[in-house]
Amino acid sequence: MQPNAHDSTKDTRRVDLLNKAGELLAMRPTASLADIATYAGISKATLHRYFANRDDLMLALGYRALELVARAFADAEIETGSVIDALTRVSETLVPLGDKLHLLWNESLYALHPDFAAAEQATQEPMLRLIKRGQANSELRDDLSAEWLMQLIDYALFAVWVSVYEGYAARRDAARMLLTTLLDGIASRS
Amino acid sequence: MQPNAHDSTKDTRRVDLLNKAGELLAMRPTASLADIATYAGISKATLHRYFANRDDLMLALGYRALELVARAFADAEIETGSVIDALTRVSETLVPLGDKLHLLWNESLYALHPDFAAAEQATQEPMLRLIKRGQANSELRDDLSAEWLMQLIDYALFAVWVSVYEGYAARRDAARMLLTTLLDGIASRS
DNA sequence: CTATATTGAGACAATTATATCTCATTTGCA
DNA sequence: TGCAAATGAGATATAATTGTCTCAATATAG
Repeated sequence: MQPNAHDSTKDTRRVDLLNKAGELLAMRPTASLADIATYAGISKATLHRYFANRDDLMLALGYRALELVARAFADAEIETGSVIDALTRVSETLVPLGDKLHLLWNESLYALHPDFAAAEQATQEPMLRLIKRGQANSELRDDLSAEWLMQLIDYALFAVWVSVYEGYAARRDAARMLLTTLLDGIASRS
Repeated sequence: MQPNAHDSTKDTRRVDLLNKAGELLAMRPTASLADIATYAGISKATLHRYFANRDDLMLALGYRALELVARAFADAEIETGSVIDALTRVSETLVPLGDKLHLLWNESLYALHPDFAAAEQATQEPMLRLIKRGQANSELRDDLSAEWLMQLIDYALFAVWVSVYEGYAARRDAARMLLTTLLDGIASRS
C-alpha cells in the first residue's frame, strides 16, 4: 500500500462498508446490523467500530448519497449552456448511482436527524435552478412549477433505477430511456 | 344505524382502522402498533382483535390498496375507447387515493407474503394491456417498452401524490398536472 | 331492563434488535 | 521477528416492540 494511504485506509473501509450496506438494504430494507455485518464479511463488533449505532450508519449512507448527487451536479457544469444537455449529463451520472441513492427515496432520514431535510433541499437547489433556467430560456415548459418538474425528474430517476434493478431495463440504455420519456412524454407525436 | 348494517359494522370498523393506520404510516413509516392504536383512538387490545399481528395489518393495507387500484381500473372502463382518455380517468381516480396506496411504493410487502408480488402484478395487468393497446393504436409511443411506460406512470403517480402531501401541488390540480407532464413531457414544444 | 358482546387499560411474557464488553487471534508495520 | 493495532467470535446487558391475557367498564341488542 501507498505510504500515504494510512489515513485514508479507514475512510476507504468505511466507504466499502457503506456500499455493502447499501447493497443489502436495497434488497432487504429491514436487514439488521448483524445481517449487514455478515453481508459485508465482517463481525458485528467491527461494524460498530465504524458506525456507533444504526442511526449513525443510516445517516452516513444518507449524507454520502447527498454528496454523490452534489458532485454529479458540480461535475456536469449545469450552470451554463444547454439545459437539456445538462440534464442529460446529470442523468448519465446519476442513473448508475441508483444503488447508492435509493435510500433517499425509501428511508425517512429526516426523522433521524432534523438537519437532513435541509441538507437534502440544499443539495437539490442547483437542480431547481437548472430547471428554472430551462423554463426561462424556453427549453423547458413554463406552464408547470419548477418544483413539480424537479419532483417528477426525481421520481422518474428512481423509476428507471428500479427498472434496471429488477431487470426490466438495460443498464446502459437506462439514461437515454429516462431522458427521452421525461422530455418528450409518453404520447405519440402526431 | 341501518338494520342491515349488522354484518358490515365490523368491516366498516376495519376499513376505518386501515385508513387511520395508513394515515399515520404515511407520516411515520415506523410507527409502532401502540402508536397506531392511539392514533386511531382505540386500545392496543382492540387493534389486536381486528388484526392478529403487525404483518396481518400491513398485508391488509396492501391488499386493500390493490383492491382500490383494481376497482379504479374496472370503473374507468379502460378496455375500449381512447387510451389517453382512459389514462385520464384512471389518474383522476387514483391520485386522491394516494394516501391509501403509498405503502405499495414504500413497503416491501412481498417479504411478508410470497403471493403479494403476484397479486400486485395481476392487479397491474389491465394497465399494462391499456398501455399496449395505446401503443398499438398509435396513441402512445411504441419505441419504448410498455413495462417501462407503466413503471414511469406508476412512480409519476407517486410523485404527484407526494407533491400534494407535502403541499407543493394543489390537490384538485394534481391529476391534470400529472397527465400533461406524463403525456407531453417537460420539454417545450417548439 | 337485562344479558351479551365489545372495549379499554394495563400487566405480563416473549421476542428481537441494539449496544457494550472481553479476550483470543490475526494483521500490518517497523 | 516482534510489537501495536485491528478484528472476530460470542457473551451479556439493555431497550423496544410485539403479542397475550385479565378484568372492569361500556355499549348494544333483544
